[in-house]
Amino acid sequence: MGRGRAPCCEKVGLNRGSWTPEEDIRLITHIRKHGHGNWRALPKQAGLLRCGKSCRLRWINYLRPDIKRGNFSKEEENTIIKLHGLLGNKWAKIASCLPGRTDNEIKNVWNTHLKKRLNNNHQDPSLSTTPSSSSSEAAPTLSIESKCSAEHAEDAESLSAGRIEIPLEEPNLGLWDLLDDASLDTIANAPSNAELWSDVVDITTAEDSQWLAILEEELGLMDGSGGGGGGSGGVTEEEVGEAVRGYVHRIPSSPSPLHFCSLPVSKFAS
DNA sequence: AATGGAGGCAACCGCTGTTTC
DNA sequence: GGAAACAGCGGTTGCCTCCAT
Repeated sequence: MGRGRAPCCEKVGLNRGSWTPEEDIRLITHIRKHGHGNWRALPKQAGLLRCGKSCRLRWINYLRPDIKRGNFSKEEENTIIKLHGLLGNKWAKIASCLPGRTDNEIKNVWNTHLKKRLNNNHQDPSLSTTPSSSSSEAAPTLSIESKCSAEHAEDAESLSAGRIEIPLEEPNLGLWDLLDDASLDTIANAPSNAELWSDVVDITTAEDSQWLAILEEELGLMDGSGGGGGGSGGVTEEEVGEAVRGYVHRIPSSPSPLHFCSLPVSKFAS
């Protein structure tokens, strides 16, 4: 509260703006290997000229393996509308009820699509669950804890009228919490968590390690102590490029289950 | 085909809440 | 108990793409 905080990082000499594919891969590789215990220290450890905040944001909103890309379904949009009616602009809370969606993404969708739609359809009672339909920014009247409890969800007419399916047993433990608290290895070793992910494809561990090796070599991440990595013997330049390109589309979160994560291919065009 | 405007999205900024010393 | 450090959240902005003219 009002304690003048030191800036999260030295702002001089740090990259800003859009992330490059190389930065993305550095970040992914580092988190994959070491997790993200300390965001502040991560950029230095990963060799990134970014502040920890920026790395965290990039990972949370874009690079995380369980991100669900693509358009929001009708059900997801309805869920957002209804939850926003209850929670207000608590994007993180809303996001915790929509596995695979980020608070930033939901916020963007709300501001660009749903708010307008609600304005247009404000007469439609099925979409106006907010107690203050005239001002969507009004503070909610229910407590956060109660909003995500099964008890209140069942009681709330606005929710029961819809088809919101939210894991309610542990309102404060969402998918995000799982990911934040557990190391990637822990996640990888928890088969049940894999069920949370959709659009999962399998590749072999050999492939997994192969492209990782390629990436490391490509980016000069090999420190030598790792045994010099399988080297690119027999791997053509084209194949390396394809591996790097493919990596971003199927970011491995574990040795077995992989999740699609779409990074604009155009970024690799150059 | 070129240009301007609108919309969408990724990223940054500043504040708050929590944890640690 | 207080201060500092850190992570997280929400608001805002700027850039890029698409579409209409």
